Amino acid sequence: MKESLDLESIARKAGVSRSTVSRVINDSPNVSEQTRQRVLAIIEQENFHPNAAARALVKRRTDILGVVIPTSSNVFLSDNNYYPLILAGLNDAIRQLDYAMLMWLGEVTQDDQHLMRKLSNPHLTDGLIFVSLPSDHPLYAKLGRLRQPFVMIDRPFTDVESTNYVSVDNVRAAEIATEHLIRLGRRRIAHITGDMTITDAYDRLTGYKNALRAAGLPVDDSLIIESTFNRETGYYAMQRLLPHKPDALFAASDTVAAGALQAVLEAGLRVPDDLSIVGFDDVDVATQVTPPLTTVRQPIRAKGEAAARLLVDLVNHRVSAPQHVILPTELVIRRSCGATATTSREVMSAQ
Amino acid sequence: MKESLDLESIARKAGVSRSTVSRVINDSPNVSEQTRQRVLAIIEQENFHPNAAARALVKRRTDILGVVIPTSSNVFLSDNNYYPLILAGLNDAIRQLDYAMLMWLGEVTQDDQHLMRKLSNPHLTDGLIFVSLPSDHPLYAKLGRLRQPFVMIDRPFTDVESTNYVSVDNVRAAEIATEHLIRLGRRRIAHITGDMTITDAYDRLTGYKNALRAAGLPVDDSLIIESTFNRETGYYAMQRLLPHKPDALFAASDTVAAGALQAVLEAGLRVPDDLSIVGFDDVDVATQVTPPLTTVRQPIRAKGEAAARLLVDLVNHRVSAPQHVILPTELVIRRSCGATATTSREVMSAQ
DNA sequence: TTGTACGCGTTATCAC
DNA sequence: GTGATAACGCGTACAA
Repeated sequence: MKESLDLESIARKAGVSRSTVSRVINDSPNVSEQTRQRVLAIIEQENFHPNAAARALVKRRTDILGVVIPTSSNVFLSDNNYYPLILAGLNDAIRQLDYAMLMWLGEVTQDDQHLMRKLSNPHLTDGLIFVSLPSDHPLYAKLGRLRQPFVMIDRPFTDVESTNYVSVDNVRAAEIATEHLIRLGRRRIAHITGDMTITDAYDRLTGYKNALRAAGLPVDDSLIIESTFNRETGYYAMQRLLPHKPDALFAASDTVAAGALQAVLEAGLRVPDDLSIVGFDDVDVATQVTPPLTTVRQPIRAKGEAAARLLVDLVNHRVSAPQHVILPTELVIRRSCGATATTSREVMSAQ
Repeated sequence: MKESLDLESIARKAGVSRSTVSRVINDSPNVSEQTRQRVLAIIEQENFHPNAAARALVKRRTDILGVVIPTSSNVFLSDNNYYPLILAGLNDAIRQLDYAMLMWLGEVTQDDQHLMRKLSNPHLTDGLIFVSLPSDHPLYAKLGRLRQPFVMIDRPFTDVESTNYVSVDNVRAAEIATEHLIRLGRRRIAHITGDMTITDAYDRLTGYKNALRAAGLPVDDSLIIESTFNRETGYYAMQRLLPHKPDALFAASDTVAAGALQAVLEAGLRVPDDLSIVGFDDVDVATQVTPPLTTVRQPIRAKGEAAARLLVDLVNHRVSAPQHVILPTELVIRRSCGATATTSREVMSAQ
């Protein structure tokens, strides 16, 4: 590990001034081609890297975006590839826009003041992206004091209008999923929710109720069970649901649906004959279970990409806050709902 | 977004000098309790954050560790939670050690000089962690010129002795898995490898062959198929294997095993009656398939944690390179191999 | 215990 | 086209 070089030493070796080297590095047009080549050669030969800190100090930019995924490890690590997909989308866009990505994963407790300060340090990142920030999260209260622009993935609980966010129309998507079950003749449609501190879960429940009411069906509380977006809770939720004889299930996510499906099959019932199932997300698990799940596909990766692009636009004042981006969803018909293949696809696009 | 504050302005408001504020921030003991409290109050009130760039410039440290996962999105996103688990381990340790984590995800092509330079910029991160860096990766050649300490997760292909890495003893673990199948009376044991540009795959193949030879069994090339650590290729590999009538399979990962299992069942064979299966990793999918997989459990999350700790020790010169950390593995017996439950567990620990 | 002064490596604003 | 020079905000001797 040789001692690190600086512009000055490169300049000396190239027989020019520090400023010229700086110009070369920053692709300034005001450098003769000959000088440029000479300087570039030395930079390569010496394996020189400009000091990011010094640059950030004067430019007042780090070219780093912070990504906060405050989800408990359980959810992040479950058989659900929702978060990896979000991450991939964020990563692709961030890289393409020539930024770097600083990641803050896992739960942050109120007491962890140290981490909280670090995370919100406006000199470390140019902007922040929050993925599924629950309403009861300690960071939620701090949002107002944040000294840097931020974008949320998923609709926020409060200050909806004034906050930048990227999401899908969960209410409408859930309506469509539920309407689909109703149209198949189902009358006792159950719903297993996701984590209700996340708006996605809240909105899907709303959509489910809307659809029932619109069809003149009763909203039966014994057919609604709260869960937490994972397979295991989906399994147990369904076990509690079965005594109430549902003939269909709309699950808040595919993972939940997969758990529920297992419970149904273990109870000796047939899917879709005795009970139809519709999930949400269209992640891997949807096609890995038998029968494969009819589900609401949402563009997960695109949500990440859109959030990153929006944040960069905000950072560079190309757009002004607040901005709301709503991406389209699509009902994908597979075997778990019992619809014929000819109905193969119902498309919805919101916004 | 108010204009940002600096030490000076805080100092003025507190009626002290800039250095005193700096001392308070850095927990220097040479500050009277009274002054400290007054300064802290103002910092809180003004929502002041020290400028990370200025600090990094003078301390010559960013307190940021870089994590490079050059895996193609396919593998990162598959139903395999190997990478999320590694990530969680890294994240936990890095956070606990009070560093931040800069993530570089996905493939980096040779031509992407810009990204390559950024990634290896020693002023952006204090050290680097490479997760499963394939031998044919463009970064591999650059490792020697790197101006910052780095740790690899998984044994490197070359310069093994001089490189810092964290891994398990894949050779021995694969031997144990294969020996287990031999002990169960299997004689035509097939192997589906992982991506052979990753040493894990290479070493597991070696261990498989070792065990066969030690038992006096032939190494039959028609029973060995190369794959890429995912479900789909496992499925197709098994389809090609079946005509050769194997009576057992040792798969390089649980995901591969899950794909192979599906192919076996679809061919009308029974597992473990007609064919025993042993996987590797012990990730979620191992217990989600039927029958659940006998597999070599490796401490994935702990690998991440160990790598982060090692890197921090290297950065702070608490240990000197090269360092090799080998974590223990364990054969977990489930139903896919046909062993009785009483054999329930064979433990191995390497190093 | 507190304050002063210098340097960290870069970009930007001038001159030439 | 090129070179000098003043910030940028902080840590840290050193002095008081």
